[in-house]
Amino acid sequence: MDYLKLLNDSQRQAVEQTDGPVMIIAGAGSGKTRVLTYRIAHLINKGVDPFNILSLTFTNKAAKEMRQRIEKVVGGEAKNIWMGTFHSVFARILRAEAPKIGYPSSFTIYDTDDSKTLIRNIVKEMDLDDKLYKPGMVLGRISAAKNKLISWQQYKQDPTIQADDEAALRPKIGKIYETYQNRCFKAGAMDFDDLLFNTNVLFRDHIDALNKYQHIFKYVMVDEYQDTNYSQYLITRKLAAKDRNICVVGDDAQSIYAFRGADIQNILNFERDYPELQVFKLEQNYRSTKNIVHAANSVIKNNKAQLRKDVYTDNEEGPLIEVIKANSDNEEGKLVANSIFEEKMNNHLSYEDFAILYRTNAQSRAMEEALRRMNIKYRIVGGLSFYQRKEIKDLISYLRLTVNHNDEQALRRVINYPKRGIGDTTIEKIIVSADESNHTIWEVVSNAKSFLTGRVAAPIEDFATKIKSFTVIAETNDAFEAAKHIAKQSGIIEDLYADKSIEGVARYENIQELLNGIKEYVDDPEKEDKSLGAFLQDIALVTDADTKKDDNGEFVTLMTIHSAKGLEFRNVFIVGMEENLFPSQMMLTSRADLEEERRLFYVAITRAEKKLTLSYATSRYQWGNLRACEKSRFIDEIEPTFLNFQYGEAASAFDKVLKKKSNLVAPAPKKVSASNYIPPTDFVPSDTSNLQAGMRVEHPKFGFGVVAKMDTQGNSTKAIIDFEEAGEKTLLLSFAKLRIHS
DNA sequence: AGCAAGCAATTTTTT
DNA sequence: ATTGCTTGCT
Repeated sequence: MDYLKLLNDSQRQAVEQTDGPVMIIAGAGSGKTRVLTYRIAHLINKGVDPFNILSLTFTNKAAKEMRQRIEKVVGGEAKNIWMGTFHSVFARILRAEAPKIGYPSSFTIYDTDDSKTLIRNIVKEMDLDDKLYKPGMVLGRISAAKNKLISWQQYKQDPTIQADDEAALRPKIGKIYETYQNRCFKAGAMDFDDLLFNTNVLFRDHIDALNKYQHIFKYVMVDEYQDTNYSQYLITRKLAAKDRNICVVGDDAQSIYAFRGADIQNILNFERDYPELQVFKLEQNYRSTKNIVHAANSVIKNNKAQLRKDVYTDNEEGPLIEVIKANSDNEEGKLVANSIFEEKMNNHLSYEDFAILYRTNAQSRAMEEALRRMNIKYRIVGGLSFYQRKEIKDLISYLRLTVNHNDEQALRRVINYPKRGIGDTTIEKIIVSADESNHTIWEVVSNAKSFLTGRVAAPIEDFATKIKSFTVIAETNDAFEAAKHIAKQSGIIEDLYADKSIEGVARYENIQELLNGIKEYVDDPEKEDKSLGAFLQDIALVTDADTKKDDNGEFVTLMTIHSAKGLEFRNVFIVGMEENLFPSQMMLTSRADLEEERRLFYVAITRAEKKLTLSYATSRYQWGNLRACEKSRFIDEIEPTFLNFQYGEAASAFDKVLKKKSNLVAPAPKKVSASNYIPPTDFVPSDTSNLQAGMRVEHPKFGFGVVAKMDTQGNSTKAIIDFEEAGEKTLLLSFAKLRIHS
């Protein structure tokens, strides 16, 4: 196969420049994946051993697809390439090297839920205000620090960080970070960020290990380079230091993960690190129509952050971009579903050609309802994944505990599930004993009689014995046999089987599905290690976006814009084009945030091949009550010549119907609640530091009210407010959004 | 210790 | 609207 003939000039140059540092700036739809795959194939054809190639992608799915495409060119050898996400590749390496840095090889990977629960526990144990130290927020701070390779020791010493935390009235975050890290270490657990952080530690403190992997990875490639963080940047720099054969591919216009620590600076660092760098620009878009490409360009032009390319296309002009206006989120769903149906019929398309993209997962519900009503089949990517369901997490926790007895989060979860009479008080006692006697929690649990008095000790030891017996089984059996045994002997199967409710049956079926999944894993000839430990590591890093569904039939795809990155669809609908939703309210505080939001919009637009539709609603339900909405500024940033506004007759007809309906029903709501109040869209909270009793205020949810009393305790100030409609509420000033009207 | 009812918070995006 | 958490009762 002569793949070089399938490439344009700049693409081919990028493929043929196999040695030395290379940066490929790839505009949206410019054939980036094609270049990457052929470049790797080219390396192999030139005689490079696939075992010496490391290719880092953003998702597991991207890795899988790329491997398949390379296989088509070079054959089975492609299996030997080191390919995967940063997290999965370095988890694999850490698994081999963990003892060097003091972790067991069987270390657990904590997911975000585990991390948050642990933080919640720590905050409680430290007697801190859980309103102030919210797990998500604290984890965010810790995560940001780790991505910059700031250890807890450095965190606590850094005056700037400390000043920031104190200014935010959260001075104890450093201490929480310390405790969190120690607890993870004792539990033999790493969170997502630790996988990268500890890889850096490994390469920093163990030159032999670094040398070994430098030697293995003679060629390093990084996709989506604009979305890497400092921690990732440093790993690649260290690995490539010896041979300097590193190739990164990225597009600054598509950087949408700054909130997670991604740093455009990495691109600049790259130029500095490798002065002999060769840069290739891919600027021709092969994916989209002229209208779509031009519209996207007109949007991104609004960003101050400078662009280095000029994306163009030779494709047809195509239809204009449709803009749909709806009166409510439900109507938006209806109009979109209708439009999909008509478009499919008129152009003889498949539902596979359509995607609905939204900013937040919560928006999927209205779309789903409308599609279901029209009998249009759909598939949701992302959202809560299979592995986040309670029953699945329960069984997984047993599996984790079997492999790693110190896994604190897993132990807490299942020590009393199914019920064995070990209550919260007892669990607290166990933790305290472990702390005081300097033993691990597992040591206390497995010798409960020497630590705890009374009859609580017996069931605890029984539990420990059971887990130990599971470990024996797991050591001599594959993951499937072990999991089957554990599911039965733990009592989970029995417990769920007893529940005959609809949800109970569904839970039971989910457990079966998990077991089937493990069976599939064990039967997969490409998986070398069939142990329970290997399986657990595999699933810890799998996202819902990666799990393949049984794709028998045609489905419309629904997902967030973030998960749509790297994908393309013939027809794309971007819904919820409203101020405070997209751009998100949280992103309006700084220019940098707004620009990231705009890049997100750019990514969304450029997913479309032939036709793009934008929609917005003038009102929308949020937290159970109605809010007024306003058209997104982003719509106005597209040059009007590319747009076709649809709200002529169709929408006004709906208006009439709605008005008529509301007159007929005269819906004076029965319950007088906060829901009558629709906040103005321009609501901006006032500075409340001087708030006093007697002042009149407005709250985005509760409406108007008068401050009855102020209550200051230590650092936190509460206001007791008498709302006209919602009644009396006590609000924490540091959080409440209030507008003062006096 | 275990359960049910009532209440508050939640929603930005993901490995 | 949903979910998990606290509270109070058995």
